[in-house]
Amino acid sequence: MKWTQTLIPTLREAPADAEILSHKLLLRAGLIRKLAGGVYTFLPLGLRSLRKVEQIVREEMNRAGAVEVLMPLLQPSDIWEQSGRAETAKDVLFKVKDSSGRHWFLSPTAEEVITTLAAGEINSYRQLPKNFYQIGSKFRDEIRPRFGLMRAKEFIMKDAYSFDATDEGAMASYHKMYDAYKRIFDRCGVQNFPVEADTGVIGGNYSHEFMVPADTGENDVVFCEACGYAANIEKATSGIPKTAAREVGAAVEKFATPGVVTIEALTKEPYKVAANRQIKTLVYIVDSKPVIILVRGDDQLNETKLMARTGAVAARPATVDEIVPLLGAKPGSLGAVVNVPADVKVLADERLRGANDMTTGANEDGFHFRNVSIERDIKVAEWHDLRTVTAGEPCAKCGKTLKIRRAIEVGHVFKLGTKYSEKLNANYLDESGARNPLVMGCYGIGITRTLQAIIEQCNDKDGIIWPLSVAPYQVCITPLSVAAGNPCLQQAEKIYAELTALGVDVILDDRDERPGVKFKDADLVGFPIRVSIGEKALAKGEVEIKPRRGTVEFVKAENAMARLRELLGLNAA
RNA sequence: CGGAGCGUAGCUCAGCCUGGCUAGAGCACUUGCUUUGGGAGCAAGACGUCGCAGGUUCGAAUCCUGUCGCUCCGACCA
Repeated sequence: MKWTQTLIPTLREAPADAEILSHKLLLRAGLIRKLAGGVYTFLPLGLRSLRKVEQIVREEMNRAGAVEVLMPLLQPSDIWEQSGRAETAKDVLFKVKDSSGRHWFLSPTAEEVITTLAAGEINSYRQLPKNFYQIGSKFRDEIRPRFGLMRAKEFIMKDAYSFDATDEGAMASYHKMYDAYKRIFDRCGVQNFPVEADTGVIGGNYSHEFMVPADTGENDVVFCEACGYAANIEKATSGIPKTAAREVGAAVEKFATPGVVTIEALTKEPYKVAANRQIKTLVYIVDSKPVIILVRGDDQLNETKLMARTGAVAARPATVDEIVPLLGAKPGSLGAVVNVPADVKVLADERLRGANDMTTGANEDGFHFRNVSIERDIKVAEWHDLRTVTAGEPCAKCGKTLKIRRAIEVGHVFKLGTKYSEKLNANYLDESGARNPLVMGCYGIGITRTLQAIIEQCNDKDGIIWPLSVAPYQVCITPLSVAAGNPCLQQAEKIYAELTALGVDVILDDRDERPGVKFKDADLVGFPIRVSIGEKALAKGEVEIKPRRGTVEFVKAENAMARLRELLGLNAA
C-alpha cells in the first residue's frame, strides 16, 4: 500500500474527549473516528489490525474444533421473552419496531438464537459435541460508554456456544475454549491471565474471565503470586480468619451513643469498640424486597456476591426513607437484634459466624447494643460469603499474601448448563432414547476491546508499538525523497515489491513530506519495522532498518531482504 | 439514572467573570518562494449560523431559562 493512496489522518494533538492513553492513540494514529458517543468508524489502519485480531481468533477457534456461522443482528423479541432475558437484560437491549409493529432486539449476544437453532437441528447424541461461533457486531445500550472502544454501544465480538450431551462433555468443551483463549491472547502479543469470575446476567455456574493487566482497566483482580490463584474481586475469596470468639459475655446491653453514626466514630473515645468487634447492618432492596445484610465492621459488602448468592436480578442500597419505617431508626443506628419485621430476611457474612462480644446498632437513633452474640441474639436466615477481599489477606489456597491489580476483561468463558436449552426446548435423544436438554457453554471475546487493550499495553512516548501479529502493516518503508527518478524512491520501490511478493504487509510512505514528519508518523502509528532510505547511506550502498522497539541498523542494500526476513520471523519458511 | 465538568474554525484552545466596533491564536488546509534525517521558515489565502431554542438588553460568544450533545466519577458488561 502507498501511504498517499490510503487514509491515515494522524493528529498532533489528541481530541479533548479522549481520556486514556489507548483511546488517544487510536485517534491520533488515525485508526478510528467517533461518530457519536460509544459509536466509532474504523479507518483503514484500524480495520486492518481489527481484521488481524479476528483472524487469529478464527484460526484458534477452528483449531479448537468450533465451526463458524453467522447469526442475524436483528432478533425477534419472542425468543428473549422465552428465555426470560427480555426482562433481566432489558437495560442493555436496543429495541426496534418494524412497520407492522413487531418488536425486535439488536443482538447484544446470541444465546437465544443459537439455542433456537440447536433445538431445530440437533436431535441426537451422535451429533454432539458441537461448538458454533461467529464474529460480528453486537449492540448494547451501555448506560455509560467509556474510553473509546473499551465500552461501546456497538462493538465487534466473537461469541461461541458449545452443546454437549453431558456435564463432563460440557467441561471438556469449556476447557478447549479456555486453552484456545490463552493461545489467542498470547498470539495477539498481550500479557494476559485467566481469573475466576462471577457469571452475571448470562447465568450459569462456572466461569473465567481473561484479563489484560492495565491500570486503566475496569476490573479489580485478586491474585496470589505463590500459587497462581486469581479471581475477579466480584468473586474472590480469601483465607482470612473468622471473627475470634471470646468468652460468651453477659446478656445484650443497650447503651447510649448520641451522634454516633459511623463505624469509625464508635472506635473512638469513650466507646473504644474496635471495628472488628462491630456488626455493620445494611439494608438493600433485592428484587424490590428489603433485605438486611450483616458484615463485620471492618468489611465491605460485595454487591455482586449479594446478587449471586440471592439469585437476584437487581439490588441497590435502600434509601433513608425506606429504612426508617422498616427498622425505626436511621442508618448509623441499625441492627438486627430487635425490631426486625418478620418478612425481612437477615443475611450474614460467614466471617461473623460464631462471633460474640459484638456491638451493633439498636434500631433506635443514638443507641447501640453490646455483648451481642450473633447466633444467640440475631435470627440469621442465611449465611453467605458476602464480603469484599482486600489486598494483604492470606490466600485461601496457600496462605501467602493476596494482591490486587487493575485489568481489562477481554474474554469470558461460561459453563451455562441447561438454562437456555430447557427454556427454549433444545433437547437431544441419548443412547437409551431418553430426551435430555443440551448442556451448553458460551464464550465471548471483545475483539474491538482486545484491540484497544493491545494498544493500552504496547506503547511508548512516541506512540503505539504494534506486535508483529496484529500490526496494520508490518513494515513501513520511508524514502527520504520521493522525487520522480530519485534513487531513494527506486530503492524503496524495489524493497516494497520484494516484501509484497513475500506476502508481507508493507506500506510505502510516498508522501512528499520532510523526514521528521514521516518518522514521527511512523512511530505514532507504530509499525514494527521501519526501513528508511536516505541519499547519504544509499551512496554507500546502505539502507537503514529500525525496529520500532530497537536501534538503527545500517545494512547493505543487497542484504536488506535477508535481515528483514529474519526480523519478520520468515526464515524458517 | 445520581454527582461533576465541557460545548467558540478540521484539531488544541483563548475571549465569557466585568455585555460594546469586523470573534482570535497555534496546528492542519490552499498558493508561491526558500528549506530537506526527527512534527521547517516567510508571504498570501480559505475556513465560524460562538451546540440549539427562548428570554433580558439599545446591544449577547459573554447574563438568565430550557434543551440537545460530549467527557469524567458511580451502578452495568465483551
